Formats: sequence, C-alpha cells, structure tokens
Amino acid sequence: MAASTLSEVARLAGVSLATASRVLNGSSRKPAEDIAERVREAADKLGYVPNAQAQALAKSSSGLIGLVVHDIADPYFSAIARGVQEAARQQNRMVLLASTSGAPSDEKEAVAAFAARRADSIVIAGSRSVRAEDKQGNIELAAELDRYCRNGGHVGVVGHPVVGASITEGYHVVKVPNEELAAGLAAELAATHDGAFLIIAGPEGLYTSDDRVRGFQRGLEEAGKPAAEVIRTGFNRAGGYDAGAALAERIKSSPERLCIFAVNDVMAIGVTAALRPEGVWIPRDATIAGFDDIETLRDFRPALSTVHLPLEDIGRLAAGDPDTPPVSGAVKLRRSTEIPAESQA
Amino acid sequence: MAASTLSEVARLAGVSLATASRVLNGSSRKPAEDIAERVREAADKLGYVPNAQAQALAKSSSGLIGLVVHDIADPYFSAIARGVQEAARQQNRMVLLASTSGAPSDEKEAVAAFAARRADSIVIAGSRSVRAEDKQGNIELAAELDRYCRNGGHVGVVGHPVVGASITEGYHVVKVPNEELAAGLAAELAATHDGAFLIIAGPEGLYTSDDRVRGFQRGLEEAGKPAAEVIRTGFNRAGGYDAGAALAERIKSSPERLCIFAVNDVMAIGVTAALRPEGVWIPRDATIAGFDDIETLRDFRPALSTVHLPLEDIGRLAAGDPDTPPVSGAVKLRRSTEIPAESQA
DNA sequence: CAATTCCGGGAAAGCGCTTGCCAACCCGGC
DNA sequence: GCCGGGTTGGCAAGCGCTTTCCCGGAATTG
Repeated sequence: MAASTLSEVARLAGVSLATASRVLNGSSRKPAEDIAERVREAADKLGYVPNAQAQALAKSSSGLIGLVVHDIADPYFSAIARGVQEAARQQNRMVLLASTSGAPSDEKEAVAAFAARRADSIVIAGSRSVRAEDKQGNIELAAELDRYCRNGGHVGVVGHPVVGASITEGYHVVKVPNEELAAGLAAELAATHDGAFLIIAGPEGLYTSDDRVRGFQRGLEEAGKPAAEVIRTGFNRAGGYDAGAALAERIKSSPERLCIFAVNDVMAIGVTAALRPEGVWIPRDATIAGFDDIETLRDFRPALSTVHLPLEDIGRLAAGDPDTPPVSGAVKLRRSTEIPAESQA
Repeated sequence: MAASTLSEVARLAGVSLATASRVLNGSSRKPAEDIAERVREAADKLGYVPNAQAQALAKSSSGLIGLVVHDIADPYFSAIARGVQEAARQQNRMVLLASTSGAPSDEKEAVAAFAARRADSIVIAGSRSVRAEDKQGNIELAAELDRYCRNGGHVGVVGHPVVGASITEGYHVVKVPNEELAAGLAAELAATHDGAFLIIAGPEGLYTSDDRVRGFQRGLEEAGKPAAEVIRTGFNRAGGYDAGAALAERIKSSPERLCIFAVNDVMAIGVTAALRPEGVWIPRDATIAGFDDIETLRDFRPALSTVHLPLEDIGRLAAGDPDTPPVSGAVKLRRSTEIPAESQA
C-alpha cells in the first residue's frame, strides 16, 4: 500500500508541506486561492489519497467507531448494525465490525482491538450476562472497557451496563424498557387468553432474557393470573426449536390452549418451526408471542405477535446520534395470538 | 484517546524503545527472557495498548479489510458479511464496513475511504450494473479501484468485475455460476410444469439479474419450452411485492397455472407476500422459485424452491481465504413449486 | 590464549501527517 | 515615511511505532 504522499504533492505544487496539508485536509487556515488551486491540481495529477492512519496519529482521533455484535447475520443485530452504520455515516466516521458469538472473553478481545485502533467510540450490542461461566470474561471485559474509557474513549452499550464496569465517564447505556414492555405484553395477552401461560426463556443470567421474564410475570400477576412456567433454553432460534420440539407432545395431549411467550422473535420462530411438523398449529392449538419485531417477521406466517423495538434507532443512539428519539417500544398483537373464533364461544 | 505509549513502557522497564517493541509486538528478534519479562510487567502495570495506527504507519500494513455492501440488514449481504468477518478473524484482521444502498458513486466514496485507511484488501459485494444512470459512478468507482490496486491493494468482487476496471493485478473476482444454475433450475422446473413461465427480474443492466434471466431462458429453451415473459422491477423485496401485486389479477383470471421465477429470494418473498392477501396461494394457484437460499427461507412458508448459494463461503473467498472451496450452487426444489396432487392427474 | 563469530541491546532514521510558532509581507493610518 | 496589525507561507517538532545499523561483550575455535 504505497501511494503518493503529501510531500510529493507539495513538491509538485511548489509549496511547503504545511500549505499542502492546509489546502487538502480541512484546516482553519485557508491558503490563498491561487495556491490552493495549484495544490489541488498537483494532488489530482498524482492521485493523492491522504493516509488516514497518519492523520489519525497526528491528530489523535481516528474517525472509527467499533461495533461488537454476537452475530452479524442475526436480523436483530444486523438491524442495529444498520443504525450504527447510518449514524457513523452522518458523523463522517467508519464502522469497525466484530462478531463474537457472545462470549465476553471474545468481546474483550474485540474491545482491545478497537482500543488499539484508537476507535473514537465503541458500541456493544448483545445481552449482558451474569452467568458463572462468563464471570472471568466479564471481569476482563469490564477492565478493558474501563481502561478504554479512562483513556478518553466513549462506549455505548445496548440494554444493560457491562457487568462490573465501574467507570461512568464516557459510558453510555441505551436503556431498553424490556421489563415494562414485557409486562404490557402480558397484560394484553391476559385480557383474551384464559388458559395457562408458558415462557420460553434464554439461560438464567442473561439480563435481556431475565428482564423480559420478570416483566411478563409481573404483567400476569397484575392481571390476576397465576405465574407462568419458565423453560430455559438457548437464546436463539435453535434454542426455541429445541423447546418447541420438547413441547409438542404436551400441547397435543392437553385440552387447554397454551399461550407461549418466547423472549425474543428468533426463539419464537424456532418454537413455531418445531411445532409445525408435529401438527401443532398456531394459533389453533396454542398461541405464541415473541419480542423485538425483527424485520424477518414481516414475512413469517402466522404473523407473530411481538413487542416492537426500534432497532435501528437503538443502533443510532448507541453510536451517539443526538437527534434520535429515546427508545420506546410497543406491543403488536398479530395473528399468532388471536384466539380462533370457533373456540372463543 | 491518550493511552500510555511504548516509550513509557520502555522507560519503566529500563530498556530501550527498540527492545520494548521487540518484546511486545512480535518481531523476529526475541530479546532475552528476563528482559522480556521486565518489559511485559511494565506494560501490564501501565495498561499499555499498542497503537495500531502507529504500527500501521510504521509497517505500512493496516490489518484492515474493507467490506462494501448495499445493505447490511439484507440477509443476503449479512450472510456474506459473516463469511468476510470469519476470514478476517482467521487472518487476524478487522473488518471495516460500508453500506452504500447500491449506488456506484457511494461505493466509490467507500473505496476511497478504505484506501485512505490503507485497508489491505477490499471486498465488494452487490451486483454490478451497466445501467445508464450508473455510468458516471461506475467510471469513478473503477478509477478509484484501479488506483487502489496500483498502490498494492487487493480487491475481491462478488459475481462480476466492476464495470470498466482495467487492472488485473490484485483484482480477484469470486465467480458465481448464476447463468448455469438458473438454467439448471429452469430444467428441473420444466420437467414438471406444463404451463407458462414468468420471470420477475431486476432492472435491465444489473449483471446478477441479467445472468439469471439469461440462464433461465436458456434452460427453458433446452427443455423445449417457449421463452418466459420478463417483468422488470426493483431488485429487492419491495420490487417483488410490486410485481406480485400487479400480477394477482392476472393469475386469478387465468385458468392455467403460472410458474414464476424471481431472480432472488427476497423478491420471491415479496411476490408471495403480495399475492397472499389477494387470495392467490402458492403452489395451488401458481408456483414460484427464488435464488440465493438465504437463511430467512428456512422459516418462510410455503417452503421456497431456490438455488442454494454458499453465501458465507462467498464472503470468505472474496476476503481471500485460501482454504474455502470454490463456489458451487445447487437447485433446491421445495414446496413452492410442487404441483398439487389433484391437478397433476 | 588470541582471533573470530555470534548475539542481543540501543541509537536513530524514518512512516505521512498536523500544527504551533516565526518571519515575511501587505495594508492603511498618522 | 514609518509603524502597528493582520495575513500567509514555511520550518520543524512531534504523533507512536518499526527496523536498520552499529557496537560491546560473550561464546567459539584453532
């Protein structure tokens, strides 16, 4: 990667390095127009491309924003990524991407790499966890982030603060009202559903999952319903699928319709997918709701009830866009929780 | 972003800058173990994080790989992105992301930005176009890429070469046998479908779309079928939706079942989605096939016939992973093109 | 034991750019 | 005609790191 340099441009234009720099790379001091023109011509002729690394080094600001996601191909994360990307574009920055499959120790690596690249800010999406196996990783991640912040970095986290992080300076959490929204969902579902409720959750210790479970239970309680049974499984489609497969028999043999709440949409999709080949139909044999309102749902049948989250805005907020409104979700009841007419009577 | 520097570490450890560098940032010369240990301790105590920018500047190699996609939230692109990301991880690099919504002039901006950051290589995903309105943008993009390559950069393009690019050095095209695969799909569909065929394509001039149309027509011809009518629309879900909406009446009033080939999966999904509220059922009233086999299809009903493409591998290949096998697709016939039994007789 | 390698640490020259500071110059006003 | 003030270019000192080259001492050899 050897390209022509500023000093070559300066020489060709017959000016000093300083002048060339001032002309080409925005400075408060604007050289005279005739000189500027000469410099621009020279740059053009040489095909000069400024070396952003060198600029970053000299100005100590890289114009980079780091994004940590569990899996970029997951619609939840790619929606957030889109938001971050847009915010970055507006701020004239570039996005550095890291997929970590969710392990805090990998996230720590990613943060360290971003810090090494002197990213101006770092966005961490993906649920925080207090699970025992993540303990060590969390400590390291928190330490890495603290160091990064102490050195002047900004970090935006989606949902919950990183476990153990102690710095507040430069640390920004995009709050997602998971609990309230889940409670709201429970309330609306409780209004029409008479039977039992079942929650399919992620592993205990995952904040996002736990918050939604808690909220849903609270909503049920407030509606005067008994608490729902909770099944724990993976926080992704595969987890939902497994849970669904395990549930099919039970649903078929029970006379009462079950209302299932999967703590996120991909899990709800997994559940539904596992139920289908078993002959369990939604909403005929059971009703189901998810959470997130990922774009994929638009074309999923039966239309899935869920809680809408403005994922792109969340990304934008986490990336520090000031013009984005705060996060507000909304319950969306759709076909998957509509009790069929014949049995309502 | 001021962190502690290598020279601080060196001073604390009581060694020279050179030695510290050799200890901490992999060099061929390994200092003695006791000294190394001292340096490592000092680095640890100071929380030293090497400045990758400075390293890049000194070694002139940034460890960055730039990825240009139309839309990171599109499942096609996010699958490729995942592949690129994995390859990058293996090569110990980081991914720089740019979403451009498909305009060559934006892509040019992105490439320039990557070049400025001295990315070691650039991956461009997303169909190339020869449409008139993209002419100027294409020229500029090609010029930018040529310059980048001439300066020693590597570029990997998915599908077709960038229009007008003249450099071959460092220029790497991941070939996708769109035409052959589309022909294969046509052959398989022609074997069971008796009625007319219809192609829902992207705008004329989009290589990927054009290749698939050509291949499909050839397949039909080889099977002794008349050529299919071609409808042009947007190369995304919305385009498919529009086409589907426009088609509904016609399908309902025609006695003969139509076989629709949408040139990519999201378009096929769009078509299906538009048809559904009109009461047109797939495959009862018409059959439909897509192309790409995006992950979303797994949960789309009716199961969509398509052509499987190893999208992650494509990403990996474009990112220069040598261990990835060459691209080979496969026709996947599923429910959406199964002629219902009662009418087969 | 002297002559010759070998080895590992350090000094210093960059990598390409920004920017504080200085000197030169122009202008108008007295 | 001289001086103050305002511009405008250029010089040079970094930004944090790698790497070449040099040099002293230890190890090797005849």
